[in-house]
Parts: sequence; C-alpha cells; structure tokens
Amino acid sequence: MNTNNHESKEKVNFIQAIIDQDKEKNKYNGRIHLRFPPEPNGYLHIGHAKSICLNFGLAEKNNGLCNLRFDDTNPSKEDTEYINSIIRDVKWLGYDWGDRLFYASDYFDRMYEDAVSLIKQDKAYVCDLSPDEIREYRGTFIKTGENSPYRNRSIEENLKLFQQMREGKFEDGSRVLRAKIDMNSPNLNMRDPVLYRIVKKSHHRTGNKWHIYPMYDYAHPLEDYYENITHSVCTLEFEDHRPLYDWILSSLYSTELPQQIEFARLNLSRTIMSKRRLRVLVEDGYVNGWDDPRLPTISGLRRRGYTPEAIRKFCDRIGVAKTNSVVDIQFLEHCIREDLNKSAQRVMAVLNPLKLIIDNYPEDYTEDLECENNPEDPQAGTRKVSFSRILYIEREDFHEDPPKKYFRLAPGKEVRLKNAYIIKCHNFVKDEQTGEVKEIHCSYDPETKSGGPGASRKVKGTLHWVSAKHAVKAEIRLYDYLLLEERDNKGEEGKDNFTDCINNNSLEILKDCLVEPGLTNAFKEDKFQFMRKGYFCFDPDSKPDKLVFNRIVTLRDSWEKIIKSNQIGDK
RNA sequence: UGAGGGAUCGUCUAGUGGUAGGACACCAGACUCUGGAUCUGGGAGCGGUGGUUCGACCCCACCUCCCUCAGCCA
Repeated sequence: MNTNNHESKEKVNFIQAIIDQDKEKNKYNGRIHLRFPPEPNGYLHIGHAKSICLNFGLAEKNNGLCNLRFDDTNPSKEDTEYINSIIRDVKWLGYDWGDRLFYASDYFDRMYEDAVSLIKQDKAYVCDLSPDEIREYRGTFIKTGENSPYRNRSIEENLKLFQQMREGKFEDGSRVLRAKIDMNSPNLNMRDPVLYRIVKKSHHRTGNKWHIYPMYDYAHPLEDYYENITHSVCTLEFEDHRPLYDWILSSLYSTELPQQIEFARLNLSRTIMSKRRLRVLVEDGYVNGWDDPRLPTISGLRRRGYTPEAIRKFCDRIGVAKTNSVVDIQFLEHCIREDLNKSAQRVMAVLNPLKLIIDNYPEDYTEDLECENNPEDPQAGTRKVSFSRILYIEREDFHEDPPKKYFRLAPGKEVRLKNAYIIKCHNFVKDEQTGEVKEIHCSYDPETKSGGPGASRKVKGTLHWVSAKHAVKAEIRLYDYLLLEERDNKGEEGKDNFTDCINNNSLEILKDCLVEPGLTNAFKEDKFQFMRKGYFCFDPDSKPDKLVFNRIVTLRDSWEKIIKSNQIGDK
C-alpha cells in the first residue's frame, strides 16, 4: 500500500527491480511469493526485522504472499521455546502469514523421496568417509578435491544404504548422502556437498521418526519449491551457495523454479547482533534475559518501548543493497523519537529531585493546573496536575554559580514552572556535611499563572516539576549502549574477547524518582514523554506500590551539546 | 592463493551516458511556556590511473581496498 507521504517516493531497491522485470516477462505467471524462514534456534533481533519487513513488505507491495517457515532441519539446536517467541515477534511487528505457517520438518518425507530420485539419477551417493576424511578429500581454495572412494557405488547399493540410514542402522557420523557434482569445482560448495547426515536425536516436532536429517543446502531450495516460492531472499553469505541451490532444483524439477537473491544483512553500531554473542550476554549474565531492554532483540526492543511502527519505518528507510554497511544506531533512535513525538502523552517526572519551596505561596493550599497532554496532537486533550508550596525540580536545573547561557534556575534568576508560574530564586540551603544543595527558596509571581492574563511575560527557561505532597515515587531505569564507543568495531567484528568491549555502565537505576500521580494508572506497553527528559515506558516489573519505567530514548538535547563543545573549547 | 561479491557526503541510500538527489548526523538562524517539536538556510561525496565519448558515478582496461566461503550449522 502506498502512502502519499512526500518522503516515501516509492524507493525501488534492487530486489524490487528484479521483481519488476520478472513481472514484465510474466515469469511465474505474475505470481510473487516470498517467505521468512528462521531457524528456531534463538530469539529474533532487529536484523531479522529487516528481513521480515523486506519479505512481507515486498509481498504486500506486489500483491503477493509471504510465508512464515521454520527451517527446523537440525534437531540438536532447535526448540519449541524459540518457535513461540518468533511467532509472537513477527505478529507484533504487524505481519500476517495467513494460513501459511510451515515447517521444514513437514516436508521430510517428500525430501527423502527427492533424495531417492537423485540417487536413481546417479546424482547422489552414500559416502562412508569420516568428517575429517571428507574435509581432506574436499581440498582447499588452491588445491582441487579428490573423489571419494565410495563415489562409484552402484545405484542399487546406494538405495539400500540410504534406506538403512533412514532406518537408523548406522551410527551418527558414520555415513552421509552426498551430491555427485564436481570435486574440481572452484566453488567448494559444489565439491560433492553433504545432503543428509545421521543425527540420532529427538526432533521437537517429528520426535524419533527420523534418524537422518537434510542439510540446509539440500532442504532450502526444496522447501522454497514445495511452497511455490518465486523469490527466495537471503543474506550475502549464501551467494556461493546459489549454484548448489540451482543444481538441486534443476536436477529434480523443471518449471517455476524459485530464484535465490542475496542482500546485505543489517549491522548496527554500538550493539551486539550475532546470535552466538547475544547468547553469551544472556547466559553469562551480562544482561537480564533475552528481553533485556539493552538488547537489540525484538523482545528487548519491545520491552525498551520501541513501537512496531518505528521499527518498520527504520527498516524501510535504511534501504536494501548488497553493500556491507553499519547503520548508526542514532538512526534507529531518530525513528522512535519521531513516532513517539506524535503519539506519546506528555507528563512531568523528576529523575533527580531537588526540593524547592515557594515562600510566598500559601501553606496547605493546592491548585489543579490545566496541562496539555500533547502539543503535537490537540485531540489528546488536557489533564489536571496539582501544584502546591513545596515542589521538586530536577537537580540539574539549579546552579548556584551558573555557566554562561544557562537558562535555568540560579540565585536571583527567574524561570517559568511549566503550566504554572514564573518563580524567582532568593536563596538556597546546603547540607553542612556534604556541601550539597539541599533546598532552594523562591517566590512566585501570582500574575503569571499559565493561561491567565499576565502569562505573556517571557523568561528564558521553563522547568518541569512535581508537587511534593502529590507526587508518586518511581524507579527509573536508564540505558546506555552495550558497546564502548572506542571499541565499537572490534566489539562486533573482532574474533574473540568481545566482552572486553562491553560497556559496564549500560544500566543505571534511579530509585528515588518522583512522577505525576496520574502515572499510577500506566500499564502494559504504555509510553510517555517525561517532559524535557525523554521518552519512557512502563515496565512489567512494576508493582502496585512501585512503578518502574524504562527510558526508551532521550530527547535531543542542544544544551548538552553546548556544554560538551565548551568543555572541548576550554582545553 | 581459488571462487563469489562489493566500493557514491561522517553514516545509510538513490542515480545504468546529459546539472550527483534524499534521510540521519552536523552547523547557523527563526519560532517556542519542553534548550523538545516545527520551519528556513548551510557545509559535506562518486577508491585510483588510463581509455572510449561532444559529454562518464555509469561503458572498457589495469590497479587498490573491503566482505564471504575450506561444518556431517543455518
């Protein structure tokens, strides 16, 4: 479906270009059918999201179909736990596979028959070489391979042995079925690749029915063919496998063969994306589970407060190409800010409270002030927030000796309290022990009440606040990047010790935050803008007496930039 | 070293012979009861060398650099 948004001028990526050509030539009779085929051996992450959005998106755009298929051909790695999480995540992202949820394991019988057919054509044979021997016979980049001594077994013997492999007559690793292609091929994948191996392990769906399991290179093209897939989109590392993909299919079938197309997988700066490393982070306790908000897993992003819309927009905007690239994580952050700016309710929350007393405001008096819920969306309406004599403001919003261009509160200075009054600071009290500012004393100008006749007076700064006797306590969790900046590249690309590059301060827990009382009604995946602080979401760790919020992302902060550039300039 | 891919602003990405465009980031200004948002403007790029052509990011040649592959993983 096309949006009429001026920005999305229907950018045609190279895969869409191929589809356009195929349509024009009426290849596949105009059918367009894709698939997202994860192996259920781990949790999905933002890189998978790119593939999901690509495949389902292409199907939508071309009036085609997209299947969800579990590529469960290796029982020693896979589990139902992952199937459930994958189904949940794809759904959450907003995609619908209709009734086309498939499992490679559903095709095992048919794949077996196809293997028999290859044997009968003398295109496959049972090989008794050990894994080490197969490696030796395969040769190397510069050395051609050697034919297996079992390569010339008779078709009858191969048929019989393959049947016995199926029946579980042999031990793991003792025999395999191999394609008979070319041991001298410059492409190592074509040097008689293994098609089936013996794995005497229970499969999460087929139980103990099978003792042999097909390899990816054999199974994948067939799965695609069985499902009438037209365009089989995968990542770049499979480019070398395409000749084998085509060999398998053309050896067995002749019309409407699917074609494999490769694109570059997503890399994101300052985070970890490899399944292996994510597993280390989770299992060695660097993070708290697969849905830790610091992780780029779909479940982590969901808990962090990312919306499916933002993720889809991100995937759409990073584009699809064959160039290896690293997308700046700030681009992802931009997408969630953009989404939440339009939709998130504004509230006031003080992360590091500093007591502020309005000396000339009546004691035991409360006013309910009208506050806009979202200036970007008048439909969002207003709410009442209580104001009283003792308030809390953000500690960083007061400075006893302010730097240049500081618009916030300081002795003798005026600021506006958001939706309330202009106040002026007269003095402050320090803790004698620590020297820390303990409370500040101000006066307010009753004429300047927001919305009132005298409200037009301008001051430089506006602060958010909460009323001491109305505010509710909350725990707020702040997240930073998983990887240290200076180690960024090594962190994701270095071969070992990537844990050296981990940012040990990626989680900061603030326990004494104060938020508007209305937030006690928050639940599920509710998201808010804590004014001037960022976007936050309700965390399921919350209990009735203890609210917990996650910081999704900060607001853009030009003051922060001024400070940083001054610090650099002063040196 | 063999094979297969790739190289366009700082970052992603368009552009397949006719003024190199967009987004993020950055800088400046306007506006603002969020130092947010919004708006306006700006700087910033074709890996190199030759060749073909009136004209080359695009075609050709050579070179350089980067990625993937030697699992009975996917």
